Amino acid sequence: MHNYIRKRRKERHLSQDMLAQKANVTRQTINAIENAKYDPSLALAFKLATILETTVDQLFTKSEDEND
Amino acid sequence: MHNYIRKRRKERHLSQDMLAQKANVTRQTINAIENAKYDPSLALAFKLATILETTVDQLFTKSEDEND
DNA sequence: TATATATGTAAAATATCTTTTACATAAGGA
DNA sequence: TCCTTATGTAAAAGATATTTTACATATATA
Repeated sequence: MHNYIRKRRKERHLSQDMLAQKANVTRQTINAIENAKYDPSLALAFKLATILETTVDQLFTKSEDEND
Repeated sequence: MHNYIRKRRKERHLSQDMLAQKANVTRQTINAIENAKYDPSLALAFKLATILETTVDQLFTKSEDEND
């Protein structure tokens, strides 16, 4: 999965820490997701989409090398 | 999270097992998700949405008692 | 009755996500 | 220079998702 979290976060002038607080997770979690260390849980994906005023389908896309 | 997987699966006349095979997971995983034992991973949510010809945002909704 | 298909469930093992604590670097302003 | 803010990263522990194996029930049909 690829995501546009960093892009949308910056458009809203939020730091990773501010976004983390709004989403009720740690800054490390946001950092890991932005840097594609792992994907968020579905619940967190929805929470981030809400905070960033978009949809899960727009915020995430299957990346090129996704084997099905 | 609440989801419409069972509803959409039945509309397409798929058994839990058939859906599981298409999604490359076990039947127990589909069963557990339909019965709200746990949420799927984000990647699986996207896979299921694709198979069921819908979007993640339409297939899942935050349930009433979701505390934020 | 016997067989097949669909579904529910459970325990143990493994994989993945998230937190906590901690340290490091870069950039900006006082 | 010193302090603050933002970001990257890492290891260990805890929480959650998924698989594997197995058994149970219900329904339909030969």
